[in-house]
Amino acid sequence: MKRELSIKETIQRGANFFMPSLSLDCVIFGFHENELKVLLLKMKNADTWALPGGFIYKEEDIENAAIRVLRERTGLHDIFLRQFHVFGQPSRSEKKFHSNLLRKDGIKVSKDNWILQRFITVGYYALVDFATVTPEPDQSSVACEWKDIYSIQDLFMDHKHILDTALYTLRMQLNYVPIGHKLLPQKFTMPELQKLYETILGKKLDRRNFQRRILSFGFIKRLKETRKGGAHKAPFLYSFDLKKYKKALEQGLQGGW
Amino acid sequence: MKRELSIKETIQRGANFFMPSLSLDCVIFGFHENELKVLLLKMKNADTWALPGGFIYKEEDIENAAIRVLRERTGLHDIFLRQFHVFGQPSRSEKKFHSNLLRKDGIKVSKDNWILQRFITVGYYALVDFATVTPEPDQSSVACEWKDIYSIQDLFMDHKHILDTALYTLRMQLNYVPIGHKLLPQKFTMPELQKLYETILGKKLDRRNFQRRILSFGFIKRLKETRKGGAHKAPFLYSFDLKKYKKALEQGLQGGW
DNA sequence: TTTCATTGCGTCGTTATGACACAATAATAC
DNA sequence: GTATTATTGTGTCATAACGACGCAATGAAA
Repeated sequence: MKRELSIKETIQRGANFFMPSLSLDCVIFGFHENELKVLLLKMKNADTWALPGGFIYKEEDIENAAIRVLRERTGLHDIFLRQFHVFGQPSRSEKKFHSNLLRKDGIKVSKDNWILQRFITVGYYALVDFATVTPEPDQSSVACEWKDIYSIQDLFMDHKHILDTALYTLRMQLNYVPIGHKLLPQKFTMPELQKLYETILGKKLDRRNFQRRILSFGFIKRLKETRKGGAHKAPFLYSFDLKKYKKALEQGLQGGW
Repeated sequence: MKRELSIKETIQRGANFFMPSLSLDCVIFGFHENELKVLLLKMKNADTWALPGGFIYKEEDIENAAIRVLRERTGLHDIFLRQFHVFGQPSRSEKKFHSNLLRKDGIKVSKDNWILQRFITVGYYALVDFATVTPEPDQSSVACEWKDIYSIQDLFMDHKHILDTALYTLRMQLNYVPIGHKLLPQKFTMPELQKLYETILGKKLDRRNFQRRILSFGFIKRLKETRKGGAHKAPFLYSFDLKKYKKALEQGLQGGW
């Protein structure tokens, strides 16, 4: 396992060990307090937030590079992730952007430095259990925080577009991807699961019909415990029957939402 | 518009105007005689077939590069295409492959030539009207032909894997993508449309229930003509109401298949 | 002990779905 | 020119799924 490189090292010698013109960005989804959240980095010397990203070593599988970035930002080793799109418009790489940021950081970059090339970026989205994540900024950022999906206005470069595309993809793949198991803790309540679906879909669902339908799939089992402490009636806890869940997702859950 | 380059030019000077380490491959779907087909190239000096592909100019949008490749292979200018995956395993670029092929073609390549780098390839799938396509081989191939999806065993490098991924993606996006309008001629019969769905899904559907459901969406209108010439009762012709079709696809067609 | 929002469990009418029957039709065989 | 045959157009029927809603049970707070 390689240690994280300093910015200076990356700028000066990156061309030697990174793939040229290629980067990746991660949209890391989490679910907390009934909100769908994304892990963002606050950039040094700029009033902008950005998606966690990185470069790919010359002999590294892109997927592994994504796993590496995910590990560095969240501390997690076993993460569900899916590549969802490549962003390849020439206009997305504005040289001014980077050289200005780096100058503010006291780093001089020559005009032909590899970091100022045109970059293609591969987008990955990840589904993680909010509670187990320890957000960790990288070398070029001063903070790493969860942000509510619906509160995000602008991001660095084309990252807002990347985020929107990730969300669109997630919606389209809803019936093929283990959102419930990956975004919720082991034990969860029915209202929590429903809220998760509602925030991803961006619309309200009927409480009773949702429960009937989700249970009819047969991969969710009710436990004998309830979640006490809420302000009202204690809801039952549920958990996934992972074998059945996986099998159902392979075919795709039947029906729309 | 740039003319197609010769192989020699590409090898010798490609590094000057192409993005390094980046290529694209196209899975071009067509529908003919009740079979879902893909456009393949038979490679020079090798008993293999490959997907049409190409490189990306340094200032070119990847999407445009895909459009360019599609135009060169099919003669079509207005094509529906979707980027579906990036293939980035280091093992997919085997140097032997290319240098052997090129040697057989009488072209010598030095060990550090850019064409022997590791390559990442962006996969696009396209939906085209079979009847309007004029298959055209490229510089490195001797033939360009339609092949039945279900008859394809092996392909060049990892192209079979790319093809399988495209097909999987198409299935998953079935309710969001205008397969009918793009793969069929303007006027088509109900059995033709049904066969299209059946071959993509890889399973049989009930004739009468299919018709009821597809018509209930409301974006297919029956014409007053029938398709004569078949061995039996002449079926009605239908065509799409494109406005309604587009609108329905934006939401995703409701229900599964 | 009462209040109140939430949860668990149901009902009811409508719509969608899967399985199937039967008549109409166009080319072909006789 | 008539019969044959495979295919298409239309409809039925029982069942399952779906959307909208009612109401009692619960647990914390008033």
